[in-house]
Amino acid sequence: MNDFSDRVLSWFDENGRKDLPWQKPDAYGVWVSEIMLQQTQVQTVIPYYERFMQSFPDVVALADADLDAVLHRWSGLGYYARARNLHAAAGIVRDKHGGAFPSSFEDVVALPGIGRSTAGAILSLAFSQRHAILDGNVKRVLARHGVIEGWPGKSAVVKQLWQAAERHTPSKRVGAYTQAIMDLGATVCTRSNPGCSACPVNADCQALQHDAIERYPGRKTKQAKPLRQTTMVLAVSNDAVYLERRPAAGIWGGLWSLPELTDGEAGDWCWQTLNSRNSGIEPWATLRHSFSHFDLDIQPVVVRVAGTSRKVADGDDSTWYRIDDSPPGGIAAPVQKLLNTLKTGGHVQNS
DNA sequence: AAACCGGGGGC
DNA sequence: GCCCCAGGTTT
Repeated sequence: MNDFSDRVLSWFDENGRKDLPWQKPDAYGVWVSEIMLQQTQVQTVIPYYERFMQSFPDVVALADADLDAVLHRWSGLGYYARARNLHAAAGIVRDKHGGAFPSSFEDVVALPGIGRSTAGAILSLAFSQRHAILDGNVKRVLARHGVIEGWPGKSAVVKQLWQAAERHTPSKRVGAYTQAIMDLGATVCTRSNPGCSACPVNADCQALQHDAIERYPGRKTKQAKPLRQTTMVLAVSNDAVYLERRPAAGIWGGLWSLPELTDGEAGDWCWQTLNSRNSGIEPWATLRHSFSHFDLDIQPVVVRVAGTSRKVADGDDSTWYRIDDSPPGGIAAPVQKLLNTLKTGGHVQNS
């Protein structure tokens, strides 16, 4: 029986893609592509990658660019935190590594946005150093082949997967192997309807032998989502609503939102925050918003602000937003919904 | 609608 | 070191 990596490499020589734009011994290009591929499929990434590399042909060009220009080039790929990390890391490479992408594992994994797997991918692909990788595709291949039980989010499970990854990683042709094992997971050992008959390691795939492919990798045991509650104030003065910018970190980071009331009541809030009396308080029906980890019940309360208190707001972090104007920035979906309701005047009142 | 995704960060 | 988070896409 051939070694695992030999079979994967032979399969790759026959079936793998070897002419992708980032498949060159250029660490910078490999890095950019790996970050893009963390979140997006190959076909989508290619045009973004080409444009990105034209705008920022090397790591110093990226470091010297304005973050806005980088985000603009990233626009459409989503997960903008990764573009911010890419830009920050480029600055570190320029300032701390003399503009040359580092080639030691410790230096690479220390860069923002690069963890163990991405560092392994870059170093094996660009520098032919023997490092294992463990992205979602590889996790699936290894969990099935070795019947590694449990959900890969659990540290005990991911530890076993890393051990298998290290064990299978060859010393020769390690860059080709990295590409090969990712391709295998992406095109053959797929989440649903895997092509086991075409798989180079089907002969000793434990899950296949037990006819239990669909059991691996293990799923997260889903638990009831917690329910949280908040009150959002729609402070209305003439045709404007008071908005606040949320802190950069956390939910809806940096987006504009309505002020939230954790305790106390809306009339006091109006007096304390806006130095204004109110001429009416009107609760609306609760609005439920679902996140991946919890549900949020929003209790909207409209507060009619008596007189004008415009001088209180209108800074970087708060503003009176005239509801017919274009918004001051990004607005979280449920907040937008409430603003639309306010604009059209229709709503269901609470009893 | 639910599963999935690598790294960051809080504890 | 463990667990959860954000903010998306794929199924």
